[in-house]
Amino acid sequence: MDSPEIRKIKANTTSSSDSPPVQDSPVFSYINNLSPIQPVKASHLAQGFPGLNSPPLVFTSPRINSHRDTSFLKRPQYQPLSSAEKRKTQDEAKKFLDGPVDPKITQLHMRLITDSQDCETKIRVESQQCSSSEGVDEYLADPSEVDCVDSTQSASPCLKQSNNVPETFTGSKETTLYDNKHNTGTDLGTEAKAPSEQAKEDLEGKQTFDAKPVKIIEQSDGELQYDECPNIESGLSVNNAYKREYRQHLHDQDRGGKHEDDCDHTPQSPPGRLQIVQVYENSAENVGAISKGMIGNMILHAPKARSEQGGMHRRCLQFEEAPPCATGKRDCSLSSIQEVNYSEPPSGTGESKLVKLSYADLKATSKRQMGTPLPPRFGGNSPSTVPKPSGIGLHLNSIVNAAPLVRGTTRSIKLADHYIGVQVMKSASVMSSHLPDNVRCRSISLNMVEKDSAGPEDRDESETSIAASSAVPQSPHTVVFERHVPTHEKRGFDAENVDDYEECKQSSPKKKRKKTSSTKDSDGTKRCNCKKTKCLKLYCDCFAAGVYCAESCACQGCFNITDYEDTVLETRQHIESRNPLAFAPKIVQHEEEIQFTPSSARHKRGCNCKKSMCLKKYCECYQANVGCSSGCRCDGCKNVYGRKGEYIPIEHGVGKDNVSDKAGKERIESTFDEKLEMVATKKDILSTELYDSHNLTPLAPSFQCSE
DNA sequence: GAGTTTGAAACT
DNA sequence: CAGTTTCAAACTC
Repeated sequence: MDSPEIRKIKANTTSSSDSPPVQDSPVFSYINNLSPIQPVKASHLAQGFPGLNSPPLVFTSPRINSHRDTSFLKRPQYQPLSSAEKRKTQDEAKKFLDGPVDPKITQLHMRLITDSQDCETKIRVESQQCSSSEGVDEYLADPSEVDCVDSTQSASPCLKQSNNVPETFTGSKETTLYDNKHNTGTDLGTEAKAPSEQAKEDLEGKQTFDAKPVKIIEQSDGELQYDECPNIESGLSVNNAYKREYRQHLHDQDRGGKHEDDCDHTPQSPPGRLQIVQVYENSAENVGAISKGMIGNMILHAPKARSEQGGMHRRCLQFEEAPPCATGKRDCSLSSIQEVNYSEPPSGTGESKLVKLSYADLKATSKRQMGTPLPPRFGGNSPSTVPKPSGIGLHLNSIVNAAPLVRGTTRSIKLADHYIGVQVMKSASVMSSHLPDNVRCRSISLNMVEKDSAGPEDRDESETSIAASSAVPQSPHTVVFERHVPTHEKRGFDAENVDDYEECKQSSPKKKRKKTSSTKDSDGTKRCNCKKTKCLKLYCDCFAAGVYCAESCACQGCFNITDYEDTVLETRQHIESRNPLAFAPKIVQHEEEIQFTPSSARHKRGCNCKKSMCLKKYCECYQANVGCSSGCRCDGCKNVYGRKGEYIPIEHGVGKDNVSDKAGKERIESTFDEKLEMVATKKDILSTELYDSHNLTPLAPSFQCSE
């Protein structure tokens, strides 16, 4: 009664790691005899894909072959180096934190972040695979490419850990959300008993909040098992090395014109997002190959393989993501994770799922997708400040219209994932090829949500992430570090540029863009030149402005980068603990005089100039183009924007007729300056507004209304 | 580009 | 809170 495939699957699910290889099993031999299909190798993963309609392609996928290809596994050039060094540098950063920060915790946290991106990466890979013109079936048939949770082929370090407990995985089937929901008689769902949704919620809730990564395993009897990934640190330590190695591998192969078989299928699988980078380059055609027919295939053949991925999918999304920037100066901003709760379409079970997304990521993504520079501000207390997601759930339901999915898309969620992934990549293909891979990947998450709700029928390439991010509620009390430099200006994250973390760290300022006399980029964003503070003190303009250092910064030993997001945030908190207004906007504007804008703006703390007479940029007031105020302690103030204690609103200042005396002339001059400044400032404001409207980002904190 | 000046930030 | 030191930007040559 069972088809050979089913039997094969069953054989797989009942085998244990202690058992002889599946290939040696009687069942497998039997299957081999029956089927003309030559399995490349009896990967349990392939077995995890029981689709009766699976084309032979499934079994002959070169991907599977490549999976076995360990030619690029030599990791000589990368070695333990990166993680060790990173740890070291992180320790260094800790020295800058005299606050009550537990270095261990931080370090672990960072590693967790690093790990999470691997997992998330995998998710993206699966999306990418869907878009591949190779066909969905192949992809589906080779879950190893995406299955972070696989017990024997795990690419994720934490999952590798799980190999230490093979019993846990043996004979078990890892569950996914959609797995149970979309079980049909044609897939493995008939074999897997759907556990109670509540049980899943419980377990996954644990995943969500536990520090340790966990995996949910559905035993063959339908029972859920919760398993922690032990010793995640060790696994993570080497992971970055793998990443870079793999990136190099991709790069090398890329140059050789090979794409299809690049995907990592090895146990030391490098991050899939690297693969996605690669695919992006061809995404246009890949996407073009996607048709509803293919989607249909996905429906038909997305059984267990997908379900196994799904568990990881979810798990990975629950991690904070902090993709390691090969350059050290990461291109993406991420402060933390937004927990996203999106509901299944009406056609589904109604179960609500939790996915964690980084709002900053989303925002960054949207900005990139807009093809406009990312504003460097994280906003201080700006009203437009993006909130630092602190575990507050972001209900995408409130963002997206819950358009019903068409009946028949029974696997809507997962299918949508695929489809969305494709769409996103298509969008991404239009974007700059220099977009960091992690950003592209993140956009999948976002688009996934929105497009999910949009339904498969009317999905388009709209940049939904923009709407989503713009819809995120913002808190004026939270601050978030954002990326500093426009994506296109930063070093790309393509495979060509991925393996230069060390280089970046070690590069001298000379290697960076030649420093000019100005501390601003051509686009007006600040850049620093810190040498001793590692950009973790207010001496650093970038840090003080609440932005990550840019690629164009000439700082040395910079920690003000997304790689050290935690360090940055901790340092920031420490500074704020001493001075809550340390990151508050320095320039405030009196509300009642806002119509006269520039002239009414003042430096909040005032300056303390002694020699410059507030006529040079040493003076913070002057530098901010605002006049000095009574709060200033300057000596001999001659601030052209307004001297201390003599601020007079423009319209009250002078008239044509009262310029008879010297004071009046001086005032006129002063007012003229102010008017000039006002014009200039209005222009700046306008440009800022435009900038923000394009990028949906916070305004610069340097010019805000006071409370 | 090197050296100096300056004032904010950090420290004591 | 005041004095001192450190720091990086601004400035000068």
